Amino acid sequence: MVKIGDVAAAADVSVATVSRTLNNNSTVDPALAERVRAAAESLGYRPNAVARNLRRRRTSVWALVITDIENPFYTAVARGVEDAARSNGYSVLLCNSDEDQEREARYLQVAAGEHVAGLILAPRNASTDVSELRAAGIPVVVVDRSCGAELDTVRTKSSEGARIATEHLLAEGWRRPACITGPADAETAEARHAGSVLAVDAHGTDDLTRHVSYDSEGGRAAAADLLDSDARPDAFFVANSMLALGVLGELRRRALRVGSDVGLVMFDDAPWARLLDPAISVVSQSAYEMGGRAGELLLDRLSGSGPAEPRNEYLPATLIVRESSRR
Amino acid sequence: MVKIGDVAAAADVSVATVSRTLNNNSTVDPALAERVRAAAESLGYRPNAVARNLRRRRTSVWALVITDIENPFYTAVARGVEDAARSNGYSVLLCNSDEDQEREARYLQVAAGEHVAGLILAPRNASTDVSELRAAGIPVVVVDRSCGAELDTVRTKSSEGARIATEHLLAEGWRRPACITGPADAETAEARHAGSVLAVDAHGTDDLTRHVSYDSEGGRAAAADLLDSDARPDAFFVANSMLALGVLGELRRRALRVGSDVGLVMFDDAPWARLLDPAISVVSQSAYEMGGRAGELLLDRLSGSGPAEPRNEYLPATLIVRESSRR
DNA sequence: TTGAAAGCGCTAACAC
DNA sequence: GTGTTAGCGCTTTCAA
Repeated sequence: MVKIGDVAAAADVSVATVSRTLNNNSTVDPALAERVRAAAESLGYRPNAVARNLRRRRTSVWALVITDIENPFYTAVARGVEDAARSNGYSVLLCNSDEDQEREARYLQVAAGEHVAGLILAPRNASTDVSELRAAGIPVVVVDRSCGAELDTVRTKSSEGARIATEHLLAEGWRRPACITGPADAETAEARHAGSVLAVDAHGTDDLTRHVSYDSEGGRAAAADLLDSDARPDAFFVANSMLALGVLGELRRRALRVGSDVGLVMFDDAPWARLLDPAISVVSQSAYEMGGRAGELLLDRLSGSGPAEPRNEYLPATLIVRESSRR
Repeated sequence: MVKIGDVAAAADVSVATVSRTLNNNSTVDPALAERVRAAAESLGYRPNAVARNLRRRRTSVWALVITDIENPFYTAVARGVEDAARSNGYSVLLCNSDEDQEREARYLQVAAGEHVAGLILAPRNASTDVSELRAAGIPVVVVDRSCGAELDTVRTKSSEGARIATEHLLAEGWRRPACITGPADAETAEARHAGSVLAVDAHGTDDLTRHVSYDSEGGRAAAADLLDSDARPDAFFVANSMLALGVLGELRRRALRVGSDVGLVMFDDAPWARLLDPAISVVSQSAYEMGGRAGELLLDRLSGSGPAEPRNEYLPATLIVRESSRR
């Protein structure tokens, strides 16, 4: 391994000069700078980022803590974050918490220990503890859900999206829409439930809700349970695309045709939604943009710009009516 | 920030003893160890991983360089890698190259500079240069595609999968299957093309192939082009699920029904494949397992176990016949 | 403008 | 079994 001293010797200057030129800091004599660059080049010198990080007491990596990269929503968020990071010289550490409080806590510790420059977090719930990060001076921005602490947050207008979707179902003439949503203590799950209930209440129909884990098996089980119950729904508002995968599978198994036998709207405009026949009506949220925006907020904190008080932003949720919600 | 010296002072021992107990290295007197732990706990001590990394001259992070985390295949690979990493005390740095040679090279440099413990790479093509990593003693394992260098590699039997899928199409009575695949210089694209051609040649029909970028727009364009051409195909073998999204969209736009008007098999068992009506026949590959296996190979290198020569492994590609390929 | 030198916080010889 | 101490490779005062 060739180190800074080797370059200095080859260029016949001090290590300080090498450091300065390579970081194009203060003014270095152009002639010397040229010698340094040539020496570095010919020796194949690569600065050791670990040493630099230690000395500078900061790194150029962000940690991204989400529940599951296989959830297409978070996949897009991650891509948005990564693009923002890369174009500003940062790399991103990917952490899947799997909605597991303990694993999430461990990742937060790792992030603190690694002295990441910043952290973007989709917290398990409001009880997620980021105090250690804060104490270490590591800025954190929250996405998708919110966190107890006073932090920059960017979310989708989940409740509103759910309300509009359910109202739409009702307006189309479906009489008994059910809400299939995530765990009651997951903020998005509850917000979408609340929005849906708002519409249902206004309409004077029953609240048919199932809270299940945010995956396709959860969706399948909820759909089966609802369809076998006495209070059988005739339409579904499904709180995300993974749940919908299970719901649609179960409907298909029962030969129930969406858009005629039952109505359906799901949250998240998955790429396959318009491919199904009938095409699935969705509430679309801007996942990639959410990641990008979180990156921007983080950059603001990193550069010290931005307001003192935490920013709380909402991205729109847009109903896209296709066929599955029509009668 | 509380550091190791503070803990040592509080426990009235030397920093060496603190280090030893916290790394449960050599034997430390249980009583002292207890004092150290108590002190560390009460001071809220968190070891500085950066300092440790510098001193140990190795880190506990892996870099994962793929083309695009939004490609569901790589999403699953990433999850497999992350799980393997986490359960062995490593974190993973996520790098999207977007099939861009230059961006890939930059990420390899970052990985080298950060002194990652190891790297898992889906290379742009065989010309990807990992010599700097090798020189730095960083083990790299290659996934999905291969790399010029002599490296551990884990791939899917792409060619065989493609051949079987195309043979199946032919056996079902489709007369003119076309192959829609990725860029000619992407190894998987070429392997799947080659496999498909093998079947087509044996059957004595024309080779109808389109090389396009590995995304849904590429698939859409290729399908449109083929359907408008003089040599109109009556079936499609599509080399991955992102391409298939575009192909299926185009078919739908033209009101062409899969499984009756045209036959179709796609590579990758996307979660939505069985939801379409008719359900899509697929060649399934084990993406999650590929990531996990890559992790295992990397761990072997890291621990020095494993054979001296590079391992070259293939995971099976399995045809799952559903409805889209039937007449 | 340049160089000497003091650390960043930790681990691992080495000595006791 | 425990402590002292010399670095890991770099950046950054501080002097010159």
